[in-house]
Amino acid sequence: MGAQKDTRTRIQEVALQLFTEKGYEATSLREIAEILGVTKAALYYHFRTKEDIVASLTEDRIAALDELIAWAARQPRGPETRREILRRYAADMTGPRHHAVMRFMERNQTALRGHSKVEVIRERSTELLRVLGEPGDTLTTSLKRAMAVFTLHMAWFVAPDTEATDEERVAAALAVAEELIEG
Amino acid sequence: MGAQKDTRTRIQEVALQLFTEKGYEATSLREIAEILGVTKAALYYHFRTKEDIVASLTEDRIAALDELIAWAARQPRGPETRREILRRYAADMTGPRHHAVMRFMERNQTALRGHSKVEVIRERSTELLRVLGEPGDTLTTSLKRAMAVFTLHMAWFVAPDTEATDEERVAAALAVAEELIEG
DNA sequence: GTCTATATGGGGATAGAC
DNA sequence: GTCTATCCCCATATAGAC
Repeated sequence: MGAQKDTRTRIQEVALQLFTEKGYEATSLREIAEILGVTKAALYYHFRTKEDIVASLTEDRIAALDELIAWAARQPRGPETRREILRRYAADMTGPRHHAVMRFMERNQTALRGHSKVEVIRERSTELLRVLGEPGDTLTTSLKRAMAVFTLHMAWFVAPDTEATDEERVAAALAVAEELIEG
Repeated sequence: MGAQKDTRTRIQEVALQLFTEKGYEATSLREIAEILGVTKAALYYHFRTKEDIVASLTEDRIAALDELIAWAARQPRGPETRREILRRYAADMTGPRHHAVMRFMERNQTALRGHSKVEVIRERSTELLRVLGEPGDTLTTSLKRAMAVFTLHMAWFVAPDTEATDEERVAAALAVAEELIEG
Protein backbone atom coordinates (compact mmCIF):
# COMPACT_ATOMS: atom_id res chain seq x y z
CA MET A 1 0.00 0.00 0.00
CA GLY A 2 3.02 2.32 0.45
CA ALA A 3 4.07 4.75 -2.21
CA GLN A 4 7.31 3.00 -3.08
CA LYS A 5 8.17 -0.67 -2.85
CA ASP A 6 8.33 -1.53 0.79
CA THR A 7 10.81 -3.86 2.37
CA ARG A 8 8.27 -6.59 2.87
CA THR A 9 7.60 -6.76 -0.86
CA ARG A 10 11.29 -6.70 -1.68
CA ILE A 11 11.89 -9.58 0.70
CA GLN A 12 9.19 -11.58 -1.07
CA GLU A 13 10.70 -10.87 -4.46
CA VAL A 14 14.25 -11.78 -3.54
CA ALA A 15 13.15 -14.84 -1.60
CA LEU A 16 11.03 -16.11 -4.46
CA GLN A 17 13.90 -15.72 -6.87
CA LEU A 18 16.47 -17.42 -4.68
CA PHE A 19 14.13 -20.18 -3.55
CA THR A 20 13.42 -20.92 -7.19
CA GLU A 21 16.97 -20.69 -8.48
CA LYS A 22 18.96 -22.19 -5.64
CA GLY A 23 16.34 -24.12 -3.75
CA TYR A 24 14.37 -23.40 -0.60
CA GLU A 25 16.64 -25.15 1.87
CA ALA A 26 19.79 -24.04 0.15
CA THR A 27 18.78 -20.41 0.50
CA SER A 28 19.60 -18.89 3.86
CA LEU A 29 17.98 -15.87 5.38
CA ARG A 30 21.43 -14.34 5.67
CA GLU A 31 21.73 -14.51 1.88
CA ILE A 32 18.40 -12.81 1.33
CA ALA A 33 19.29 -10.15 3.84
CA GLU A 34 22.67 -9.49 2.25
CA ILE A 35 21.15 -8.94 -1.17
CA LEU A 36 18.69 -6.47 0.30
CA GLY A 37 21.46 -4.77 2.25
CA VAL A 38 19.87 -5.44 5.61
CA THR A 39 20.51 -7.95 8.39
CA LYS A 40 18.80 -11.21 9.17
CA ALA A 41 17.16 -9.67 12.18
CA ALA A 42 15.43 -7.14 9.96
CA LEU A 43 13.75 -9.97 8.07
CA TYR A 44 12.35 -11.26 11.31
CA TYR A 45 10.57 -7.99 11.82
CA HIS A 46 8.58 -8.58 8.63
CA PHE A 47 8.18 -12.34 8.79
CA ARG A 48 8.12 -14.47 11.89
CA THR A 49 9.71 -17.48 10.25
CA LYS A 50 11.17 -18.62 6.94
CA GLU A 51 7.97 -20.59 6.38
CA ASP A 52 5.97 -17.42 6.75
CA ILE A 53 7.68 -15.99 3.70
CA VAL A 54 6.50 -18.99 1.71
CA ALA A 55 3.01 -18.70 3.15
CA SER A 56 2.79 -15.06 2.11
CA LEU A 57 3.77 -16.01 -1.43
CA THR A 58 1.02 -18.58 -1.72
CA GLU A 59 -1.87 -16.52 -0.49
CA ASP A 60 -3.14 -14.99 -3.68
CA ARG A 61 -2.54 -18.27 -5.49
CA ILE A 62 -4.90 -20.01 -3.11
CA ALA A 63 -7.50 -17.30 -3.53
CA ALA A 64 -7.31 -17.56 -7.32
CA LEU A 65 -7.64 -21.34 -7.24
CA ASP A 66 -10.57 -21.17 -4.86
CA GLU A 67 -12.37 -18.74 -7.10
CA LEU A 68 -11.81 -20.87 -10.19
CA ILE A 69 -12.96 -24.04 -8.49
CA ALA A 70 -16.06 -22.33 -7.12
CA TRP A 71 -16.89 -21.04 -10.57
CA ALA A 72 -16.39 -24.45 -12.13
CA ALA A 73 -18.64 -26.07 -9.55
CA ARG A 74 -21.50 -23.83 -10.66
CA GLN A 75 -21.20 -24.82 -14.34
CA PRO A 76 -22.68 -27.83 -16.06
CA ARG A 77 -19.99 -30.39 -16.64
CA GLY A 78 -18.97 -30.83 -20.25
CA PRO A 79 -16.42 -30.08 -22.96
CA GLU A 80 -17.17 -26.38 -23.14
CA THR A 81 -16.84 -25.91 -19.39
CA ARG A 82 -13.57 -27.82 -19.41
CA ARG A 83 -12.16 -25.59 -22.10
CA GLU A 84 -13.28 -22.50 -20.23
CA ILE A 85 -11.61 -23.74 -17.04
CA LEU A 86 -8.35 -24.07 -18.93
CA ARG A 87 -8.73 -20.62 -20.43
CA ARG A 88 -9.36 -19.03 -17.05
CA TYR A 89 -6.51 -20.92 -15.49
CA ALA A 90 -4.19 -19.81 -18.27
CA ALA A 91 -5.32 -16.22 -18.02
CA ASP A 92 -4.64 -16.29 -14.32
CA MET A 93 -1.18 -17.74 -14.86
CA THR A 94 -0.29 -14.86 -17.12
CA GLY A 95 -0.08 -12.50 -14.19
CA PRO A 96 3.53 -11.65 -13.41
CA ARG A 97 4.12 -13.26 -10.02
CA HIS A 98 1.70 -16.11 -10.49
CA HIS A 99 3.50 -18.62 -12.56
CA ALA A 100 6.73 -17.76 -10.76
CA VAL A 101 5.14 -18.97 -7.54
CA MET A 102 3.91 -22.17 -9.15
CA ARG A 103 7.35 -22.81 -10.59
CA PHE A 104 8.93 -22.26 -7.19
CA MET A 105 6.60 -24.83 -5.67
CA GLU A 106 7.13 -27.32 -8.45
CA ARG A 107 10.87 -27.15 -8.11
CA ASN A 108 10.84 -27.49 -4.36
CA GLN A 109 8.16 -30.09 -3.92
CA THR A 110 9.88 -32.16 -1.31
CA ALA A 111 11.47 -29.33 0.60
CA LEU A 112 8.03 -27.80 1.08
CA ARG A 113 6.40 -30.93 2.45
CA GLY A 114 4.38 -30.13 5.50
CA HIS A 115 4.15 -26.38 4.93
CA SER A 116 0.50 -25.83 5.63
CA LYS A 117 -0.23 -23.32 2.90
CA VAL A 118 1.60 -25.37 0.33
CA GLU A 119 -0.49 -28.38 1.26
CA VAL A 120 -3.55 -26.26 0.66
CA ILE A 121 -2.38 -25.49 -2.86
CA ARG A 122 -1.72 -29.14 -3.50
CA GLU A 123 -5.20 -29.98 -2.28
CA ARG A 124 -6.78 -27.30 -4.45
CA SER A 125 -4.84 -28.51 -7.48
CA THR A 126 -6.19 -31.99 -6.92
CA GLU A 127 -9.65 -30.49 -6.61
CA LEU A 128 -9.17 -28.65 -9.89
CA LEU A 129 -8.31 -31.92 -11.60
CA ARG A 130 -11.41 -33.44 -10.04
CA VAL A 131 -13.75 -30.82 -11.51
CA LEU A 132 -12.02 -31.30 -14.86
CA GLY A 133 -12.78 -35.01 -14.80
CA GLU A 134 -15.86 -37.15 -14.86
CA PRO A 135 -16.71 -40.26 -12.86
CA GLY A 136 -16.16 -42.84 -15.59
CA ASP A 137 -12.83 -41.50 -16.87
CA THR A 138 -10.23 -44.04 -17.91
CA LEU A 139 -6.65 -43.75 -16.70
CA THR A 140 -5.67 -42.44 -20.12
CA THR A 141 -8.28 -39.72 -19.97
CA SER A 142 -7.32 -38.72 -16.45
CA LEU A 143 -3.72 -38.52 -17.53
CA LYS A 144 -4.62 -36.30 -20.47
CA ARG A 145 -6.60 -33.95 -18.23
CA ALA A 146 -3.71 -33.69 -15.78
CA MET A 147 -1.23 -33.10 -18.58
CA ALA A 148 -3.47 -30.38 -20.00
CA VAL A 149 -3.19 -28.40 -16.79
CA PHE A 150 0.48 -29.17 -16.50
CA THR A 151 1.13 -27.92 -20.00
CA LEU A 152 -0.03 -24.49 -18.90
CA HIS A 153 2.73 -24.51 -16.28
CA MET A 154 5.39 -25.65 -18.67
CA ALA A 155 4.97 -23.06 -21.37
CA TRP A 156 7.82 -20.96 -20.03
CA PHE A 157 10.41 -23.68 -19.68
CA VAL A 158 10.24 -25.34 -23.06
CA ALA A 159 12.50 -24.16 -25.85
CA PRO A 160 14.03 -21.49 -23.63
CA ASP A 161 16.26 -20.24 -26.44
CA THR A 162 13.23 -19.57 -28.63
CA GLU A 163 12.25 -15.94 -28.92
CA ALA A 164 8.65 -15.82 -27.78
CA THR A 165 6.52 -13.39 -25.90
CA ASP A 166 4.50 -14.41 -22.88
CA GLU A 167 1.37 -14.13 -24.97
CA GLU A 168 2.74 -16.48 -27.62
CA ARG A 169 3.71 -18.99 -24.97
CA VAL A 170 0.30 -18.90 -23.33
CA ALA A 171 -1.37 -19.29 -26.72
CA ALA A 172 0.77 -22.30 -27.60
CA ALA A 173 0.20 -23.90 -24.21
CA LEU A 174 -3.51 -23.33 -24.44
CA ALA A 175 -3.64 -24.89 -27.88
CA VAL A 176 -1.91 -28.03 -26.62
CA ALA A 177 -3.99 -28.11 -23.45
CA GLU A 178 -7.27 -27.80 -25.31
CA GLU A 179 -6.27 -30.64 -27.59
CA LEU A 180 -5.51 -32.79 -24.56
CA ILE A 181 -8.77 -31.96 -22.85
CA GLU A 182 -10.87 -33.03 -25.85
CA GLY A 183 -10.26 -36.75 -25.31
CA MET B 1 28.51 -58.07 -6.55
CA GLY B 2 28.31 -59.63 -3.07
CA ALA B 3 26.04 -62.57 -2.26
CA GLN B 4 23.62 -60.61 -0.07
CA LYS B 5 22.74 -56.97 -0.25
CA ASP B 6 25.80 -55.06 0.77
CA THR B 7 25.81 -51.92 2.84
CA ARG B 8 26.60 -49.71 -0.12
CA THR B 9 23.45 -50.81 -1.91
CA ARG B 10 21.36 -50.44 1.20
CA ILE B 11 22.65 -46.91 1.66
CA GLN B 12 21.62 -46.08 -1.90
CA GLU B 13 18.16 -47.47 -1.36
CA VAL B 14 17.48 -45.68 1.90
CA ALA B 15 18.98 -42.44 0.62
CA LEU B 16 16.89 -42.51 -2.54
CA GLN B 17 13.74 -43.07 -0.56
CA LEU B 18 14.39 -40.32 1.98
CA PHE B 19 15.70 -37.86 -0.58
CA THR B 20 12.49 -38.37 -2.53
CA GLU B 21 10.07 -38.31 0.37
CA LYS B 22 11.59 -35.69 2.64
CA GLY B 23 13.81 -33.80 0.25
CA TYR B 24 17.54 -33.89 -0.38
CA GLU B 25 18.58 -31.09 1.94
CA ALA B 26 16.12 -32.06 4.62
CA THR B 27 17.58 -35.55 4.80
CA SER B 28 20.62 -35.81 7.02
CA LEU B 29 23.25 -38.51 6.86
CA ARG B 30 22.56 -39.18 10.53
CA GLU B 31 19.01 -40.12 9.60
CA ILE B 32 20.11 -42.51 6.89
CA ALA B 33 22.65 -44.04 9.22
CA GLU B 34 20.09 -44.51 11.98
CA ILE B 35 17.70 -46.37 9.70
CA LEU B 36 20.49 -48.67 8.62
CA GLY B 37 21.60 -49.17 12.18
CA VAL B 38 25.09 -47.78 11.60
CA THR B 39 26.77 -44.47 12.33
CA LYS B 40 27.37 -41.49 10.12
CA ALA B 41 31.03 -42.30 9.97
CA ALA B 42 30.25 -45.67 8.42
CA LEU B 43 28.54 -43.93 5.52
CA TYR B 44 31.68 -41.98 4.87
CA TYR B 45 33.54 -45.20 4.36
CA HIS B 46 31.28 -46.05 1.39
CA PHE B 47 30.72 -42.57 -0.02
CA ARG B 48 33.11 -39.68 0.27
CA THR B 49 30.35 -37.06 0.40
CA LYS B 50 26.60 -36.72 0.33
CA GLU B 51 26.87 -35.66 -3.28
CA ASP B 52 28.63 -38.90 -4.08
CA ILE B 53 25.54 -40.83 -3.08
CA VAL B 54 23.53 -38.83 -5.58
CA ALA B 55 26.19 -39.33 -8.24
CA SER B 56 26.09 -43.08 -7.74
CA LEU B 57 22.33 -43.07 -8.20
CA THR B 58 22.51 -41.23 -11.50
CA GLU B 59 25.12 -43.34 -13.21
CA ASP B 60 22.98 -45.94 -14.92
CA ARG B 61 20.42 -43.28 -15.83
CA ILE B 62 23.10 -41.41 -17.73
CA ALA B 63 24.23 -44.58 -19.46
CA ALA B 64 20.67 -45.38 -20.53
CA LEU B 65 20.08 -41.87 -21.86
CA ASP B 66 23.38 -41.92 -23.74
CA GLU B 67 22.49 -45.18 -25.38
CA LEU B 68 19.05 -43.97 -26.44
CA ILE B 69 20.38 -40.71 -27.84
CA ALA B 70 23.12 -42.52 -29.76
CA TRP B 71 20.57 -44.90 -31.22
CA ALA B 72 18.29 -42.04 -32.20
CA ALA B 73 21.13 -40.21 -33.90
CA ARG B 74 21.65 -43.19 -36.20
CA GLN B 75 18.02 -43.28 -37.36
CA PRO B 76 16.39 -41.24 -40.09
CA ARG B 77 14.34 -38.49 -38.56
CA GLY B 78 10.60 -38.91 -38.87
CA PRO B 79 7.36 -39.91 -37.20
CA GLU B 80 8.21 -43.59 -36.88
CA THR B 81 11.58 -42.87 -35.28
CA ARG B 82 9.97 -40.44 -32.86
CA ARG B 83 7.44 -43.03 -31.78
CA GLU B 84 10.16 -45.60 -31.33
CA ILE B 85 12.20 -43.19 -29.18
CA LEU B 86 9.21 -42.77 -26.90
CA ARG B 87 8.68 -46.52 -26.72
CA ARG B 88 12.29 -47.17 -25.81
CA TYR B 89 12.26 -44.37 -23.26
CA ALA B 90 9.10 -45.75 -21.71
CA ALA B 91 10.45 -49.30 -21.62
CA ASP B 92 13.56 -48.03 -19.91
CA MET B 93 11.52 -46.14 -17.33
CA THR B 94 9.71 -49.32 -16.41
CA GLY B 95 12.78 -50.67 -14.65
CA PRO B 96 12.33 -50.60 -10.89
CA ARG B 97 14.93 -48.07 -9.76
CA HIS B 98 14.81 -46.00 -12.90
CA HIS B 99 11.73 -43.91 -12.58
CA ALA B 100 12.39 -43.63 -8.87
CA VAL B 101 15.64 -41.85 -9.65
CA MET B 102 13.95 -39.56 -12.15
CA ARG B 103 11.23 -38.75 -9.65
CA PHE B 104 13.84 -37.97 -7.02
CA MET B 105 15.53 -35.54 -9.40
CA GLU B 106 12.28 -33.94 -10.48
CA ARG B 107 11.24 -33.30 -6.91
CA ASN B 108 14.58 -31.89 -5.89
CA GLN B 109 15.44 -29.89 -8.96
CA THR B 110 16.73 -26.83 -7.24
CA ALA B 111 18.45 -28.56 -4.36
CA LEU B 112 20.49 -30.53 -6.88
CA ARG B 113 21.68 -27.51 -8.84
CA GLY B 114 25.37 -27.71 -9.47
CA HIS B 115 25.74 -31.42 -8.79
CA SER B 116 27.84 -32.40 -11.75
CA LYS B 117 26.15 -35.70 -12.57
CA VAL B 118 22.72 -34.17 -12.27
CA GLU B 119 23.73 -31.47 -14.70
CA VAL B 120 24.75 -34.21 -17.09
CA ILE B 121 21.28 -35.71 -16.91
CA ARG B 122 19.72 -32.34 -17.51
CA GLU B 123 21.93 -31.87 -20.52
CA ARG B 124 21.10 -35.30 -21.91
CA SER B 125 17.39 -34.67 -21.43
CA THR B 126 17.71 -31.50 -23.48
CA GLU B 127 19.58 -33.48 -26.10
CA LEU B 128 16.79 -36.05 -26.17
CA LEU B 129 14.27 -33.30 -26.86
CA ARG B 130 16.55 -32.06 -29.59
CA VAL B 131 16.60 -35.39 -31.43
CA LEU B 132 12.82 -35.56 -31.06
CA GLY B 133 12.43 -32.22 -32.79
CA GLU B 134 13.09 -30.85 -36.23
CA PRO B 135 14.56 -27.51 -37.28
CA GLY B 136 11.37 -25.82 -38.39
CA ASP B 137 9.24 -26.77 -35.38
CA THR B 138 6.82 -24.20 -34.10
CA LEU B 139 6.62 -23.38 -30.41
CA THR B 140 3.42 -25.40 -30.20
CA THR B 141 5.09 -28.43 -31.73
CA SER B 142 8.13 -28.16 -29.46
CA LEU B 143 5.84 -27.93 -26.48
CA LYS B 144 3.96 -31.02 -27.56
CA ARG B 145 7.19 -32.97 -27.97
CA ALA B 146 8.38 -31.94 -24.53
CA MET B 147 5.05 -32.81 -22.98
CA ALA B 148 5.15 -36.21 -24.65
CA VAL B 149 8.35 -37.08 -22.83
CA PHE B 150 7.09 -35.54 -19.64
CA THR B 151 3.93 -37.59 -19.77
CA LEU B 152 6.05 -40.72 -19.49
CA HIS B 153 7.39 -39.39 -16.18
CA MET B 154 3.99 -38.47 -14.84
CA ALA B 155 2.23 -41.78 -15.30
CA TRP B 156 2.80 -42.76 -11.69
CA PHE B 157 1.61 -39.58 -10.03
CA VAL B 158 -1.73 -39.05 -11.70
CA ALA B 159 -4.87 -40.51 -10.18
CA PRO B 160 -2.92 -42.06 -7.33
CA ASP B 161 -6.03 -43.60 -5.83
CA THR B 162 -6.74 -45.46 -9.05
CA GLU B 163 -5.91 -49.13 -8.97
CA ALA B 164 -3.51 -49.62 -11.84
CA THR B 165 -0.51 -51.80 -12.49
CA ASP B 166 2.77 -50.36 -13.67
CA GLU B 167 2.10 -51.87 -17.07
CA GLU B 168 -1.27 -50.16 -17.33
CA ARG B 169 0.25 -46.86 -16.37
CA VAL B 170 3.02 -47.16 -18.90
CA ALA B 171 0.52 -48.12 -21.58
CA ALA B 172 -1.70 -45.13 -20.81
CA ALA B 173 1.26 -42.75 -20.74
CA LEU B 174 2.56 -44.11 -24.00
CA ALA B 175 -0.83 -43.67 -25.64
CA VAL B 176 -0.95 -40.02 -24.60
CA ALA B 177 2.67 -39.44 -25.53
CA GLU B 178 2.26 -40.93 -28.99
CA GLU B 179 -0.73 -38.73 -29.61
CA LEU B 180 1.28 -35.69 -28.62
CA ILE B 181 4.22 -36.61 -30.78
CA GLU B 182 2.12 -36.91 -33.93
CA GLY B 183 1.64 -33.16 -34.31
C1' DG C 1 34.07 -52.07 7.83
C1' DT C 2 32.42 -49.86 11.68
C1' DC C 3 33.01 -47.39 15.88
C1' DT C 4 33.69 -42.98 19.32
C1' DA C 5 34.82 -38.52 19.53
C1' DT C 6 35.42 -34.21 17.74
C1' DA C 7 36.31 -30.32 14.54
C1' DT C 8 34.14 -26.75 12.10
C1' DG C 9 30.72 -24.27 10.30
C1' DG C 10 26.14 -22.53 9.21
C1' DG C 11 21.44 -22.63 9.97
C1' DG C 12 17.06 -20.37 12.13
C1' DA C 13 15.65 -17.64 15.64
C1' DT C 14 15.60 -14.15 19.77
C1' DA C 15 16.74 -10.10 23.08
C1' DG C 16 17.26 -5.67 23.59
C1' DA C 17 19.55 -1.16 22.09
C1' DC C 18 18.80 2.64 18.96
C1' DG D 1 12.24 -0.59 11.28
C1' DT D 2 16.79 -1.87 11.60
C1' DC D 3 20.80 -2.88 14.22
C1' DT D 4 24.45 -5.87 17.23
C1' DA D 5 25.18 -9.72 19.68
C1' DT D 6 24.20 -14.14 20.89
C1' DC D 7 21.82 -18.75 21.72
C1' DC D 8 21.16 -23.29 20.44
C1' DC D 9 21.06 -26.85 17.35
C1' DC D 10 22.32 -29.78 13.72
C1' DA D 11 24.73 -30.30 9.52
C1' DT D 12 28.84 -32.39 6.92
C1' DA D 13 33.05 -34.17 7.49
C1' DT D 14 37.47 -36.10 9.67
C1' DA D 15 40.88 -38.58 12.96
C1' DG D 16 42.12 -42.47 14.84
C1' DA D 17 40.92 -46.75 17.76
C1' DC D 18 39.17 -51.47 17.23
